[in-house]
Amino acid sequence: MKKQKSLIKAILDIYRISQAYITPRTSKYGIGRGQWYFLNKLLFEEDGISQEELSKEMVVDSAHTARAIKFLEESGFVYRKKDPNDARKKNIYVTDKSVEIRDDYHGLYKDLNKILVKDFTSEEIELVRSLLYRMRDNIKLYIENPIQDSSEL
Amino acid sequence: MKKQKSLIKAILDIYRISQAYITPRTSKYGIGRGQWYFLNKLLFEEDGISQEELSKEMVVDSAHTARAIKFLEESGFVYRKKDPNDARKKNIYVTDKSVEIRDDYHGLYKDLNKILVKDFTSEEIELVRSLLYRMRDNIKLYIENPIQDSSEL
DNA sequence: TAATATTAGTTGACTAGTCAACTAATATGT
DNA sequence: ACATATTAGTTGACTAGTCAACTAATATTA
Repeated sequence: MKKQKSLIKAILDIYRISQAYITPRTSKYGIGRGQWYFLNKLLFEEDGISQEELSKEMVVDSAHTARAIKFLEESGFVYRKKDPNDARKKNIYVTDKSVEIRDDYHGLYKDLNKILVKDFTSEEIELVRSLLYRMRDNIKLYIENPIQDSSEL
Repeated sequence: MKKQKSLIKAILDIYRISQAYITPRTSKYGIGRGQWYFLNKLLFEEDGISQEELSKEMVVDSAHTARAIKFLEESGFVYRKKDPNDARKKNIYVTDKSVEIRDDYHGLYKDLNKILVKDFTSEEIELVRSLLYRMRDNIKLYIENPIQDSSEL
């Protein structure tokens, strides 16, 4: 019996419980738990990027991105425009409808964040953020470079 | 445009990339990405618990647990036994087939863990573990006590 | 230029996970 | 005891997400 609680277990739990937090709060806009993070990315980080770039950023399969963006387009939250320099690419932009809910949407993330780091000092918040992104980069790098094997660990 | 990278984004990414790491490694046993964490729990933390307890521990819907355990049972990794004190409950136990793969299975998690915390000091590892479990407890408590509202944040 | 390889996106088939409705068993309150 | 409420588990219908096969466009190389 292993006593040490695993890091991946905590990640799994936070992921699922956070989904349960977010889903009812975005569903009032008709946005499901498979779409909210795309709109979040487009609203608060960058829009005008292609589906392929979006898939890489969100670390999801491009098939899922295609369907999620199609849904968001049909619901009027985003529109797609062919890239003038590359006819394969479809760049995605947020619509006025999305901009209208931006503040409310942003509040949702701030609230979730506050719940997650309840009773954390500001040092602890910055620490966990930096450690989490290091973990993310570590596993991402590993997956993208399958040359490595476990003997190198 | 928000510049501060969100905690939940890191969690989402680590979750998905870790799934991509684990899935091909458990599929050699015929175990899919929806089942490995149940077997992990049963092998290394506790077996003999009911599906309901398992669902709560894993923070997944009991319907998913029912199907995942049914699959693991049909594949010979676990068996279910009616609780002698409560005919509603079905307690789940690992089989010899599971015990046989235990070490290999454990190595998989140790390897994933090592990848995640590559270049971390042992202090950083313990720190992120403790901060993650505090985050988990915070969001879990919030979800389980819907009395609270965002004004209390 | 033509042949080939790579990239962006879509679709179909599949697994993962949720939600709601249900059955059966237990607990509770009278 | 009986009526009611709660708990454990199952099933059906649905959404989320992956993988493989495909089309079309671009890049590469001869």
